[in-house]
Amino acid sequence: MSDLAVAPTGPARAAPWLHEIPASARRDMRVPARVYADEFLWERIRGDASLTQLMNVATLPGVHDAVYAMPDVHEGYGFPVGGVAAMRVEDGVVSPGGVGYDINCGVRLLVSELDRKALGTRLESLTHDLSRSIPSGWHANPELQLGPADLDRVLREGSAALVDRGLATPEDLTYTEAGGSLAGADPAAVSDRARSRGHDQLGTMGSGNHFVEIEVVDEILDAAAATVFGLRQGQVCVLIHTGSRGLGHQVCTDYVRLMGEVMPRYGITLPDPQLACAPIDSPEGQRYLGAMCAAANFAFANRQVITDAVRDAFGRAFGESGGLRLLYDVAHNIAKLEEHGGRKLWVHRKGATRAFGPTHPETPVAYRSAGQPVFIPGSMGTASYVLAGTDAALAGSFGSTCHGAGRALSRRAAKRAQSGGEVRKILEDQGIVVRCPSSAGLAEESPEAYKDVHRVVNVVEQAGLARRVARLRPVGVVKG
DNA sequence: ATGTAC
Repeated sequence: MSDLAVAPTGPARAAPWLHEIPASARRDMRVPARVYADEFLWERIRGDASLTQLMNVATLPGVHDAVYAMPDVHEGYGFPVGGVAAMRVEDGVVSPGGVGYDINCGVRLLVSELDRKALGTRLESLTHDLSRSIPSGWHANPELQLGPADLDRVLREGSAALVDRGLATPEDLTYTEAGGSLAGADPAAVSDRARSRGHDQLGTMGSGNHFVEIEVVDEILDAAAATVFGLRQGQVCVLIHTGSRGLGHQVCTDYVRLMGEVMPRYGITLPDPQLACAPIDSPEGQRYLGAMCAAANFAFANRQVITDAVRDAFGRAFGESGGLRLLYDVAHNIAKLEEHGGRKLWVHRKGATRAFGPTHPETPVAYRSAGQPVFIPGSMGTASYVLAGTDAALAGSFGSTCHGAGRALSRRAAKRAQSGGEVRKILEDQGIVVRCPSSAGLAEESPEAYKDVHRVVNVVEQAGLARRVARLRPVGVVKG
């Protein structure tokens, strides 16, 4: 797609960080495709498969206004990672590929009352304890095997199902997107195979780019917003990144297959079969949305059970839990029913984070003067960012921002570039404690395999899609 | 991302 010209009119002229492919660029596009990127990132994106994928998304029936790519965009299954598309409820479709295989992959940040100095010599043992007490990789959770009724409740209620078990507090729910509980969940739409893959995976981290990291607040970038979020320099935090594990993966597999089969019945033709979809108001569309919400609830609950394990580990290290408070939990792989410009839309965000501003009713009351918190994990061993959503993001990207640094090298290319042992040494030389049994996993997640998170975050800030609040620095890394 | 192939 390198032969495509950037549109000479519209936002592309007014804003150097926004590039527009007009709908007229291809016969099958219904709306323009807009990409947030600086010149450096745009030069890489404009010839990349992810841009073709974004233009493919712009052909979907009922797609509203425009489709967007964030500066961390890269190729995904059908729909690019870092993509946003809003589908009208009346005539739109829902596409499992537009949510991704890891339904409600997301990030939460726990904030302690401890200072870096209080960590002292306990960092090594605390990191080790986290790696022992949070199952990762292929491991199940031996302490939480859910029977059918218990699993049903988690699928229906998400984190709210955990309050009775003492694994969540009401305050945790307040500071989770959607209260950690999506109302549209339909446990009956989740297949037996998906249930059997998930029943022993609640409270497990998984592998790939999933992690639990001990962080220190390295720099405050917006003092007022940091105060609202309760963040101060030197403070110890824990960043948790995981999703719905095998359960969500199976839901995606099931519905990509089903929609691929029934699409001809609805007269839908696509440029890429990986974008398999069904009308929102069809039985298959409704069933997927019910299963997707159930898998999303499982993911909220998964991060909540891990939160309980982190609090226990801090308790063992410091005698009490260190006051670990949930700052916020936000999804970056999900479709949500939202109102934009008076219209009801199913907003697909895949590798994109909701970033509502101060005036949005879903922004927690305590954060109304700052905006909804957003967490941007950088590559392993580099910085992560706390951002605040803006009201301007509503018009600029259906209230969305980026989700991470974004892959620059494929997993295979990353393994060719560096060995796991080399990556481990680079991290340890920086004083970072690493617990990761998989050497190949370390190589795949090496900083070299990712774009520059600082550059990505600068783009979304310049574009007004989020404001930088604080930068975090990892001191303990736990991976699968 | 993922019992990395029903």
